[in-house]
Amino acid sequence: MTEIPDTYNPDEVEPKWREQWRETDVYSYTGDGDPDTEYVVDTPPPYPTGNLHIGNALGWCYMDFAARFHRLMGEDVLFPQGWDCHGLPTEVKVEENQGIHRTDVPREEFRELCIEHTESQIGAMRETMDTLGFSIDWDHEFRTMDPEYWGETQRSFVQMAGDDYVYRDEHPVNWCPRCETAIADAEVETETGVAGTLYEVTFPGVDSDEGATTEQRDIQIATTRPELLAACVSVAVDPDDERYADRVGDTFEVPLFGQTVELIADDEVDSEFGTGAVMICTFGDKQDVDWWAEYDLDLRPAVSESGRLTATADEYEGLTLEEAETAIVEDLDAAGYLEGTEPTEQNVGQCWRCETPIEILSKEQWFVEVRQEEILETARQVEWIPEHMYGRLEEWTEGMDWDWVVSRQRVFATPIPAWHCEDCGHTQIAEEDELPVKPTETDPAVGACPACGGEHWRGETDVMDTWMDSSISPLLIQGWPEEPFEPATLRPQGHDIIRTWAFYTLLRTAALEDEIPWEEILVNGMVFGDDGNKMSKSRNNFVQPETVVEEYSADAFRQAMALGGQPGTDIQFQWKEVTSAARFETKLWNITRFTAQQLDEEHRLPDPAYRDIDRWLLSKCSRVTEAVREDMAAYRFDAALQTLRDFVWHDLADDYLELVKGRLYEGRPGERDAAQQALLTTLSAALRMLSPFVPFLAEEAYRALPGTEGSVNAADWPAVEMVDPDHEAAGDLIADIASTVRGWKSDTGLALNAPLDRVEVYPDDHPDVPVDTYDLSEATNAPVQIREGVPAVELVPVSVEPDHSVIGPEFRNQAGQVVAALEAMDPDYVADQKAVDGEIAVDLDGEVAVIPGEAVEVVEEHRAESGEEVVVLDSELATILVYE
RNA sequence: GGGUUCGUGGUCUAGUGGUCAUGACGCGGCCCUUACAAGGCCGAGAUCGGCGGUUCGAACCCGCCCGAGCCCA
Repeated sequence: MTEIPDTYNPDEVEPKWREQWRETDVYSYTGDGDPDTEYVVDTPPPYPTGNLHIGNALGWCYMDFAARFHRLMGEDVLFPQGWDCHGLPTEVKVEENQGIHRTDVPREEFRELCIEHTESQIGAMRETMDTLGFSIDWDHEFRTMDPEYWGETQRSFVQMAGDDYVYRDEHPVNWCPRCETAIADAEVETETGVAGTLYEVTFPGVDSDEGATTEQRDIQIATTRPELLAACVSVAVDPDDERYADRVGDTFEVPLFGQTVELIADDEVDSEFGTGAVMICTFGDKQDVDWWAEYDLDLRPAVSESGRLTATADEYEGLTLEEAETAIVEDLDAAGYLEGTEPTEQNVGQCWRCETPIEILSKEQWFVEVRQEEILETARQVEWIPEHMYGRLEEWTEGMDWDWVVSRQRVFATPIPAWHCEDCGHTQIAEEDELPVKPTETDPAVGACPACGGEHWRGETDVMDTWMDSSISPLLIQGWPEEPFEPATLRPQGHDIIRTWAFYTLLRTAALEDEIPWEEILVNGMVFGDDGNKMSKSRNNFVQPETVVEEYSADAFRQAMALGGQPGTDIQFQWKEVTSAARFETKLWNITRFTAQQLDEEHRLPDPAYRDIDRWLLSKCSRVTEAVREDMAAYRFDAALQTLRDFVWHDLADDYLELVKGRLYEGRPGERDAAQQALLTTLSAALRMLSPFVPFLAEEAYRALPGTEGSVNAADWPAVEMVDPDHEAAGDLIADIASTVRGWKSDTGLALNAPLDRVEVYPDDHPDVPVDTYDLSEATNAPVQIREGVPAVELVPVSVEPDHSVIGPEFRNQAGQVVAALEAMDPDYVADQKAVDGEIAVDLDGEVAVIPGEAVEVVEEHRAESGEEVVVLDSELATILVYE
């Protein structure tokens, strides 16, 4: 007998194991095996916001389920954790906290402040990850702000520059005026339906026919952005627009600013919008950029880096765009150029970090070439789960029209390792062996300028897009560049960053290693609130993982995440799933407690004399083991956990335990041993298989169970060793009878252990092995006899059930008629025909159809003959006669 | 507007052609039976979004419509 606590208390158990696991190396990756047995997770490095939200937690649960499963399978699992430290939000936070602007202090000092701030944020998130039981190998932690990391980011930049992926050019780029930096297409979010005003503005004609009237010479353009008039370089109309058919080539004067622009015709103009004439500015939007390039228009940069008008705008210089709009509209009106206004809705590109509307500025920037075919080619070799997520990437990739602008005009990021020669303008990129390098602090190793021999270097102040850091994570976690690169096994991530993290990683691995970054990518969905809406504080449906742990347990939270739906779909957080998970924990604990109490180690036999129900349990367990293994390997965590819960609750607890209690309490030693052995084998297997989902409870229970050794984390996936269909069939019958009799006792108000005179069982189909009634007798507290033939009670055919899968293919389009006719017949008569002729003749409007007997099942009910003291129970698999 | 995913008892969810559609939570009833009342047993509750088609047979395949989410314009 082993004594273990009555109740399971996660508040004590979970912290205990968390503590202990930290001290042992249970999750450590050895990295010395062969690649075939390695399982490498390319974990997302989150931005250190200080808070791991529930959406993150879902992703990490999936990773942890997979990592723990593959460890049980004996694989060498690498589950690292990184932090994507660089970037604007931290700079902003530091500016806020310190009450400074980043230019107020030296560059390096500002970086230091950012590092300090980031470290405190990481601590809080690590805490949550530990609380939730994620089996992260903290020896493989990385932070993109560490020189060991960003030095490699620089190396990747240098190598890609060597392969002509990197270039420097002046090109229009998306620009966030608040962040004062270039941003990539992927960092622009489109806000739809923004209220705005459409202004109709007259552009006076310049040199058209002398005789024409003012109305004929002028043109009315429609614009939502009058503040960009200074940047206007052309006016465009639809070539099919009859209103302007003979005016293409005319020239006009831009009001207030005076530059002369020409009318061009282009298919892209929407003649339905406004007046059908639009002004082209450098630059209002991407369309302007296309036209500017296509028609070789002038460049009139009217917007500054901080979002104010430039000297191009004459007297309006220095106004913000908003101020300029008001002032210019007023002046247009005063001068008689404003023809009218109307409200309109527009789509506005915004910076994804700060939601400021972006501008398009032409600036000299660093770019990485996007080789679309190479990226798609690589992406196609990866297994996408779910498959359709590849479509997202494909659509994004094919729609890319600008290269990736990788330079940012910020501070807290990986420095671009380059210098500019002050004498000749030559740009020098660093050599690999001088990395990591801060070009603002150090001169290049090359010495004098290779182009002109000059010795005056200006270090590049631009830094890299943070995706340049994170998109080499699969390389870095495996020791790149010293170690030869092997694709990681799994990339888990959210679908919101397919166009960024997944896209850039594919690009970079293809460019640097000509390889796929990972074999599989598992894209997790979003987590919605309990009410089906997106979680938000204002909706009051916001749930923090820690809250669930406090109220229930980490194990319950993990189960709820697993059962929320199949990976890849969005899931709704459900408190009811947490409730049922907590109940399962109680159940599992009680099963463990009961088992531990029944086990005594002295009487363990090498080859126990298993009874039918023992073999039944072991056979079921074997099949569950295989089914769950398949589900886990396919990332079907919902199905795996569901199968395990059903098996434990219904087969193991409801059926098996109830059947062997008699044997465990009072059986002969050999009989007890068999039950003990079957129980131990099964429970041990179940705990191991459940450990990816409920690691804390599994550990506590596994260690409490006599006959197990060490941590469940170090255990093996159960062996599938006893699939035995014959005994499973016998066991199914036994379980069915026991539960039917138990149900009947419950219904009639009898005590479950009430003795019965005897029970006779007439199975519908006899199992191929003799049915062992020992446990059944104990469970029903009655002698049980398995009988051949039909019971000595009245058997009444009540209905016929045609087998559609036989009748359908045979009678094709007559099948419906046949079935209808059969069901209309007297069941008694059908039963007779089937018994006598082995087939049934059916009348179909005068035509006779002959149906094979096996295609028709006659449903019969047993009715006790009057006056006889017998209860007849029709169970799923047998007819049971109970004599009280 | 384009693409994509989805619509199954009150709620959430499983189920990609073959007899009475899975489970959970909730609800109603009965039961303290020596692991478990944080439990057991039983029950009610679904025209599988709508219409049409393919098929002997459709929750499942096809088309259209309605509704929702996500991605992109």
